[in-house]
Amino acid sequence: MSSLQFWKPGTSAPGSTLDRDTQAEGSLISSAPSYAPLSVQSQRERLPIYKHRDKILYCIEKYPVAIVVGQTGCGKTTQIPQYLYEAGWAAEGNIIACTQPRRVAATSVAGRVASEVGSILGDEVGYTIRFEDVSDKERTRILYMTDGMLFRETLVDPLLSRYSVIMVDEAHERGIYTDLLLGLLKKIQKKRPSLRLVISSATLDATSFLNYFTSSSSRDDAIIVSLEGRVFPVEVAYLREPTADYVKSAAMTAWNIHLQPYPGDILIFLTGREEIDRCLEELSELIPTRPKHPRRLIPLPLHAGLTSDEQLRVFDTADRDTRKVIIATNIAEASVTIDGIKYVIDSGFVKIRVYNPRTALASLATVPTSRASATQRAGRAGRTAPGVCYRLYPLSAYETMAESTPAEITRTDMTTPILQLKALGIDDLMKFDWVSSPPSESVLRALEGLVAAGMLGEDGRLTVIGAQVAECPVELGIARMMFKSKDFQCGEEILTIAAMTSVQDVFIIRDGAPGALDELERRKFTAEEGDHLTLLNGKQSSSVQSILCSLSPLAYNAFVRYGKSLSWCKSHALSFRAMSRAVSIRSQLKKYMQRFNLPIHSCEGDGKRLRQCLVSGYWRNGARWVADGTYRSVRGNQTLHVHPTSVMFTRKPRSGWVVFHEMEETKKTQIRILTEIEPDWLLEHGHVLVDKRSAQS
DNA sequence: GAGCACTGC
Repeated sequence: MSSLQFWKPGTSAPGSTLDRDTQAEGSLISSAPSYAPLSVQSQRERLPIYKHRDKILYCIEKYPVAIVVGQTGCGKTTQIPQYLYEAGWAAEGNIIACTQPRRVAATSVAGRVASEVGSILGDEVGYTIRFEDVSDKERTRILYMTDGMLFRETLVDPLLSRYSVIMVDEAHERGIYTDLLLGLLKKIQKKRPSLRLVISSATLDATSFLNYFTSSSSRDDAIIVSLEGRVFPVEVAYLREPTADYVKSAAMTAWNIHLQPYPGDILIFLTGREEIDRCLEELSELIPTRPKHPRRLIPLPLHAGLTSDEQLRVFDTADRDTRKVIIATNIAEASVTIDGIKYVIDSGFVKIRVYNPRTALASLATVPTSRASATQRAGRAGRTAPGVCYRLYPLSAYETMAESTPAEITRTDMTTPILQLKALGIDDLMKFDWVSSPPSESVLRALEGLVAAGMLGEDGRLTVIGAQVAECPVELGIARMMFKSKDFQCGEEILTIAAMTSVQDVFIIRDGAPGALDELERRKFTAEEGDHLTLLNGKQSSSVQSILCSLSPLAYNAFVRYGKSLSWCKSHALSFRAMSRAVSIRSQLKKYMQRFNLPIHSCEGDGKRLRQCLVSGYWRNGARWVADGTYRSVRGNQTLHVHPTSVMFTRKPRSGWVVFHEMEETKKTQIRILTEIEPDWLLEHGHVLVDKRSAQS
């Protein structure tokens, strides 16, 4: 059956039939919406948000917390800080801050606002993200920054005293740093009542933020300021019956839209690369069936695994007689905004990372989206003109969806965040006023791990090393290696490994035949001892052997030696973006080591010392090889499978033992980035946790 | 013998 029937709620008629054979009947709900052509409104005063200007300013003046509700694109991010600036909130050296969950948002918005204000970026208007501070200590009045960056600033200035107003944008996304920041800001405001908070959120979550910021005794703590809805309406249609294969249905729906005589690009939401590839195949089977169709359909994949060049293709303006259909992951829901999308096709599913504190396992689960997320996806069709969203599920399924996606803090490892809170002097975590509490199991487990690692004493108070590690922007185990590298004289190499394990998607393996070549490139750098290090017999190199970090065939040192070049990366299946980022991270971490007076020596090719140092960070991640080629975890005796990208995938460790960087549950429990070790080291360089257990047995 | 949602410091 090739027919997909959609209907629009609120109409008694069954709506339209999206059928490749019967589309000529033309009752498609997307047919010719009538709207006036847009005139370009460049004047700020003519933005829809402008008429709310006085109301916004009044509420911020009168209420400690203003929760601003407005759809993406209404101008709140660019305009509200400017209104505040004009109203004098940045007088006397004060700064108006606006936090963003993503780096791109912080940089691009700052650029736009700087030009609206008529200033050079980095002067009156600036931004701060990791590795980039484009602001002026004296002159910057409006500062855009990532929320993680402002959270970190509280370690240095606990009252955030430079700021008169802090606007937390996209708070409804509920990223972990947004949540942590909101908790801190509520606390700061008690000590510094003059600080004003603006929380920007989507409709559904506004009341939960209002409740969070409202005390039982007062109604004047917080207020919701509602800005007008979106500029362009988006019609929503649901499938009448559930579909067994939403990938195929998505392709068919896109094709049926394409057969309509109306222009506009299409955006499809699927969950991952595999589905995107399959959807591309389904579409390519449909495309030749109408070779003489006046308009050409151009399918474009969009997911984080693509190179930036490939990602940028979705922004190419299509020719007049073509139509783009962008097949994307959740990256297009908020991170990447494409104008000109008129039709959205929503599978209704998303992949999210879930953390199980009991087993310390992270897994990727495909789950139904939330209603808030479905609304956000639909909104992507109405950015520049009215649009239509086809949901590949029935209205009844929509009604069973959760209102919003659970906050990240409820499904993530809390070890690092809790160490940071401890460093801020927040000792009683059970009393901390969370926007959403992390599961108590997750807090307890984090505390236990921090005590075992020597970051907290048995009394739960921060140790000297704990205070220093809290400042380092790396995972706990990696930080521990950095500190222990003093004993093993291998700081140089540990820095590289710390940087390389902090970046993802170092390797770019293409689809099909080229992918096999990429694999070959990757294998060229294989190291005997495993993924973390490869000893390279370099003749001309000043040290006899150079360390290569081989998540892959990409070696950090080789990258540096070949002039950090893009073409070198391309020919070795490496991501230039990821490698360049590793270079930045390494230099940042180096500064931390210098500040803590940690020597940065090279182990001069002594892989044993280096691997012992690795054990001091990965002491909880030991595993033993068993005859069927799998491993058993030291903790929990779980069956572990080696990830296919590991150089240990094909070989047995001589000692029979490894440590690994991370463990993730897919269809099986897999371990990534492993290195062979001697089992004794786990006892010697591991920690109290291991010692205690062996003492008991 | 086989796999990769997305951010952030």
